[in-house]
Amino acid sequence: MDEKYFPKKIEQKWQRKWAETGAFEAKVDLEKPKFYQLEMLPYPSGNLHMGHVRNYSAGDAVAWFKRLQGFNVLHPIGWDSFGQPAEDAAVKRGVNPREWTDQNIEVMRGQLERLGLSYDWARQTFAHRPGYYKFDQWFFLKMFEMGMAYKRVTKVNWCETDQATLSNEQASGGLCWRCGNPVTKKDLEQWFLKTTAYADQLLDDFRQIESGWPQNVVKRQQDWIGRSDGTLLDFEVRGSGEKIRVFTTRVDTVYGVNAVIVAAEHPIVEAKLAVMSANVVDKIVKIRAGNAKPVEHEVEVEKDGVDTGLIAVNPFNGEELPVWVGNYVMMEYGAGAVMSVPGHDERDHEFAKKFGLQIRQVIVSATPASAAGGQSVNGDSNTGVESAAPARPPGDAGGDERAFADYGVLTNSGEWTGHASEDAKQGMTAFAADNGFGEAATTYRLRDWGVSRQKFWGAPIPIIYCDTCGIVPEKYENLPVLLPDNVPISGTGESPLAKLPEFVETTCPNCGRPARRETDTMDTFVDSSWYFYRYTDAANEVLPFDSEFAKYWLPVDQYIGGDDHAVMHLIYSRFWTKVLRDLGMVEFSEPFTRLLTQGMVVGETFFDDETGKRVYFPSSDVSVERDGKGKITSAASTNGQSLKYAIERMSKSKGNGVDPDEMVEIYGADAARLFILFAAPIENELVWNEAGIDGALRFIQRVWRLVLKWETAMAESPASQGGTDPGTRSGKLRQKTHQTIKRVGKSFEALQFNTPVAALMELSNAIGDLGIEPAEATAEERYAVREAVTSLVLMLTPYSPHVAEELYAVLAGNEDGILANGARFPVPDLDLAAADEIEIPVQVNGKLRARVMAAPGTPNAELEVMVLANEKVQEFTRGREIVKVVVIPNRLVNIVIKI
RNA sequence: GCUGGGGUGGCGGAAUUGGUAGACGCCCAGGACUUAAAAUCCUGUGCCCUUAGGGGCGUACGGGUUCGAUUCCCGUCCCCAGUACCA
Repeated sequence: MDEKYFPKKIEQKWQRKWAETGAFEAKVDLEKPKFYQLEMLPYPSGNLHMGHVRNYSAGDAVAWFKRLQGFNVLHPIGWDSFGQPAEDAAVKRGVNPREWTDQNIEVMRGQLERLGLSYDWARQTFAHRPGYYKFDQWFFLKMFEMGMAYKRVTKVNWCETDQATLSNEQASGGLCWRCGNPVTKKDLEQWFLKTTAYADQLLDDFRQIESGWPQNVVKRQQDWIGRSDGTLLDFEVRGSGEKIRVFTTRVDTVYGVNAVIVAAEHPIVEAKLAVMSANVVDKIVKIRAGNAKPVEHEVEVEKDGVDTGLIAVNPFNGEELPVWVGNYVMMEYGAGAVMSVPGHDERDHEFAKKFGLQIRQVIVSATPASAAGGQSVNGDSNTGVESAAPARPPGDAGGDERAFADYGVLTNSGEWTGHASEDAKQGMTAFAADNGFGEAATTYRLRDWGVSRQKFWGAPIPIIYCDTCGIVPEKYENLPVLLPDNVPISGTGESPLAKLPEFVETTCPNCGRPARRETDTMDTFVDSSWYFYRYTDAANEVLPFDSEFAKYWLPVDQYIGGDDHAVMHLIYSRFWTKVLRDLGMVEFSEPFTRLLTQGMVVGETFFDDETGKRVYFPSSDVSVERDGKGKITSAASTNGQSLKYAIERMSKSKGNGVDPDEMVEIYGADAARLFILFAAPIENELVWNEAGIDGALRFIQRVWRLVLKWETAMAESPASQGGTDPGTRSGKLRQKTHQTIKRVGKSFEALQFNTPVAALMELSNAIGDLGIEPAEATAEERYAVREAVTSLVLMLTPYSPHVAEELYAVLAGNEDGILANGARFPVPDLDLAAADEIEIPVQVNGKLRARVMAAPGTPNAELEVMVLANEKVQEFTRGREIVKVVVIPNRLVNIVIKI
């Protein structure tokens, strides 16, 4: 072997070997357990960024680990290649989106290959190619047949900057997921996929996978779906026979209603505009206008409203109530109207205060002492100190206090007085249903998925409009509806395809008469909702995939990606899978058994204080001062210009990016990958710092030199057992080896990538610490070193596969590496790993005072005697009364003395 | 505001879930090798006191439970993420 480690040379060598032998091409093999490792596929933006490197390094580590454990691993990759950046490039630079995309893919594939990621390239998918989007259309037709795809006019989220429609998920927080700008509402006719049909399943099926998903993602999806169980109630509008239906989760507070508040867009408002005064109408128009404005993030909109003059009747007690329009009531949720209970709802309380409406209390706390503040009180019963607050007089919810929103006991509620909230909710709902003015109901925050996009670079929606037949689906045999190649793209928000008569004009598949094609394309999230199925059967021209392949490979065993997709891609994919199941194409309900969300890679970004321009760091000269926490307190360029700084997601455009190619060029892919996994726990944010990567490279070089040093001696080592006595050098090393194997395996199963590296470094240090020259080593020692080094190299494979292959070839004495030799991940010998003498710390009154050596399993009594006889211990116990001795077997001894 | 997750050396981070806090790495300092440098190797490295042996203090802060608390409980402060009137 070479004296020196040349990353580039061996990385190229093994990359070539893997490609030539098709090392990572997966084949169905019913004899072997399968493992489907998946990472979120990249958008071909033009360059890989460090976030990709982190994501794919982690995925590759899992793939290798499972591969070395004997699993039949499927580890595919593809391109999420439809979407707006290609279209933006077309508008800005006049390039052809398809050519732009294909070029980017070529560049990025090269980058992935140079990282040596073990992908099955034969299964590569491209969302923008007809062979793929044909099946987006195929699925759309299936969903149309199922009634899962439908069209309606509605207010949609509109991003002015991108000139694009957004789904609710993509407009989460009132901001566009791509550009981060506020979103407005716009009336548009749109195709929807009925995600709400699966709302309950999307919630309940978490039971099947919850243990394998980050709780944060589960929580976010649950919140997003937002199921709430409550009651629909009808309030009659006096003198009209019409009813206003409200939704409430707190029907138990119905005796505290002071008004019915409806959305400005509510039909009853529209119907009664004529009978309202000009002032009121004016106000309503203003509120409507306010509702349509973009939502300012983090700014609470002030409550506004107006009394319509209408009177509604509380169906429970016949009380007459004013009907108000309120800007905080949304037409899109529940019934578009609420019963206002200011005593027990924070928003109603605020509204009532502002407009001087009556506030009445109908619920009191079930624990008497806590009623006063109108807030739930966690009385600290341990202290015994209790300030008994005076109970509020019934009927008065108090002036300045907040609403009491907790459950409690009903008061001032007619025959329901004295019931607990929970019981009253059930009873009152049943009562309403029996008397025909209400029913139990469940509402969701989740809305159907709007998939129409007035964009060019996406899959055309395969629908035809015929004056005679109406909406007609394209025939399956006519798929794909091809995306034309030369479309003028203006970027102004209309559908580019509409300007192309040869695309638009067609004939009706039903009656054959002239008809028009749908000119909108599908949301790119459609492509990514099912791509992982396509990988199992990527060349299929008839079906999206053959169910037999899906049955073998799916569900995905481990999925890795960023948590920015927690409520977009990950909800859509789960929805898609449920549709597939109902189509009979798969037999399970959840696509991803385990999910790992890796943290962002961020970098320090600097801005010129005057111009606001970004300054490149660390390559340009920026000097910084840091506080005790390592946070930058001030920064300046070398010419003395002071700089502002921020920590931002790494990217080229932000000037804090590191080019993966450059990094591979300098350090090699193996060191880069090792470092990115070692630097921080995978789920943490990673602040990029060049210094650490040297350490990774140094470690690889140390392992290299270790193999080099022991090469000959190891080749001459006996094939059979070495020593097992940890008292000897060889036995001690063997113990360390097996302890390390145990630790590393365990960590990998738990998806911890940073701690195994530490373990491997310890093992490597242990070999170095032997303090013997290979030439002098006994046969047993040679055996122990060989075992240690071989294990080390194998365990390094998931991080740094090229150098591991190369070193293993040296150890094996042939040209083949790990894969070709059929090597496996080492298995620990637990007997060897167990220590036969352990160090027991001895405490006196909880303070560490001594350590004694003892065999594991030494009886407590024996240990106690031994410890008390210890000279060091006696210094502390001499002349004192020993109260007791606590012995934790194999762990620790604590002597309690009287002071 | 609400919900969730956190707060450990100069830095990234360990710690078998109640049992030796700070593994491993980075940074830094000293030494060896070298004509010199780089590379490599060795040593030190939580803070304070001490000539040494050693001692004291330390896991955001204040309490509590326990023989023993980074870990459990109560309270306070701070940070990060999600969310934005969802009735």
